[in-house]
Amino acid sequence: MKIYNTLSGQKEEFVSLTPNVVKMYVCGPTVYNLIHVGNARPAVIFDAFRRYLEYRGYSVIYVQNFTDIDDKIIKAANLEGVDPKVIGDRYVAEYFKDACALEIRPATYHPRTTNFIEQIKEFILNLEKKHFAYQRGSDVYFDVSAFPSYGELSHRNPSDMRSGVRVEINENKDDPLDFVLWKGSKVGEPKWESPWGDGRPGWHIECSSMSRTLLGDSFDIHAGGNDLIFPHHEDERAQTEALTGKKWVSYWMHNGMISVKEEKMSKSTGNIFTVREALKIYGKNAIRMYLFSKHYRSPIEFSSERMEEAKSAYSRIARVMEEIEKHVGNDFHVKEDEFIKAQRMKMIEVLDDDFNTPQALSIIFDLVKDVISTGDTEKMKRVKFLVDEWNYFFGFDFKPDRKNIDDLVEFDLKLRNDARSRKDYQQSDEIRKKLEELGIEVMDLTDGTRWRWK
RNA sequence: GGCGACGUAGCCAAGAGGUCAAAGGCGAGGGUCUGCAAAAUCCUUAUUCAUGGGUUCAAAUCCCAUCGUCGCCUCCA
Repeated sequence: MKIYNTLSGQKEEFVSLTPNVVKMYVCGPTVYNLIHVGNARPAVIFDAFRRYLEYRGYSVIYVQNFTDIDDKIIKAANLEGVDPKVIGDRYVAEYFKDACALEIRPATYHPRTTNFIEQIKEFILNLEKKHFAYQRGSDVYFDVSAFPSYGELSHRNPSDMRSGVRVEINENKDDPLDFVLWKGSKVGEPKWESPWGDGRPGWHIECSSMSRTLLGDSFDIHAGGNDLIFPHHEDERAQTEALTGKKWVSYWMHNGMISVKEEKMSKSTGNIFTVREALKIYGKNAIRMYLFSKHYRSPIEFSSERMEEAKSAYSRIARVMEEIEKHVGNDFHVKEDEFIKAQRMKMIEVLDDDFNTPQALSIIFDLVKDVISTGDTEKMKRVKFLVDEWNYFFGFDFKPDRKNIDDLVEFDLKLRNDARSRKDYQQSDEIRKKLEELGIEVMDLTDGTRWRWK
């Protein structure tokens, strides 16, 4: 299997640190409001990739964090006059609602920053001992100059960055590239006791500390949006490798951004489309199809045209799957013949190549193309078998949406009552009998007709 | 200004030296089917891969330049 590694800038053969086990850390959302479609991309893609790894025989330890202490959370809390924890708890819960609706599987661990304060403090303390950190007032900073390979991940040159650096507001730092590990508390902010005075963790330290606690000093894959490469991941890497002296992450995977009208979808620009809205309008299958239909590293445009297109593409597969089920049912055995092996090999070949989901989808479209019209039930079974097998990582739901069943029953009852008013009791009784067969009990009361499930 | 990515049919999108006169999806047009509609199905829709040079027996794929778009350099998935 090959994975594009941001660190080397090329595709590399994937070899896990421990045979058959993959340890993976994905940067999760800062919980101060509902997640948007841009946030959903890494969540869906890397969860699907993790499932693919499982499909390929790995057991995967998957960590996705929540940043539940940060300026925006504090701001939101102050605005509402509640404790930041209330905001964090609320939006963690909301996140799970969206993730679940998107068919994203929960991670093995979902650590939250505020539960790791002790580990974070210890981390910083050890950096200080090793002279990678210095204190200014109640703040503690990481000394970038002490870490020679700083800039390697984001392919930047520290001295270039210093010369092009924007006006630095913080006079405390020795070097504009240095970043904060621990922030001294200000009035009205949540704080924790520490050797440097009351304060809270800086942004980058949490991922280092939590991943180290849960996955160890070194692990296989670190993933997130490519807007995190610098400074977030660069800084995480610096502080972690400075502390342990070991190579931290083997493979860095970064997804491309989602844009709206040629501008990045971002909470700060405000051009966001929440997952909740998207779910309501297009449904989870269309969203997943949309995300899989372009390679995860490329930027992707979000628009109603794209979403409708994805929805149509999804429906094409779903319809065929439904049709096959009508022909051959659900309960059948398929012999693993050459056809199945060949198709499976094709699928593995493209997904093993840096998770090429667009190509993977084209294999399904090819399979689905004319199975029904040929009337070949053996072929239908094999196609369904394969698509179901691959659905382990695609996570589509091919079951038709039956939410409108109430309306459907009401409509049947209307037809029946039309028949009754014509005194066409043969017709009306036939409808009632059919509904009864389907488990629906019809009752003609003096004030109208009612129905209920038997 | 620095760094990086990208530019493939009406639209979306794979392909990364020969098997490419370039997958797949959406859309559009035509045929079959059909009481009508939908679905399904068949056919058509890039002699060409932003532009200009170069390397090579061979380039959409490698190199250089130009134009254009996006991202990062500040919080961001």
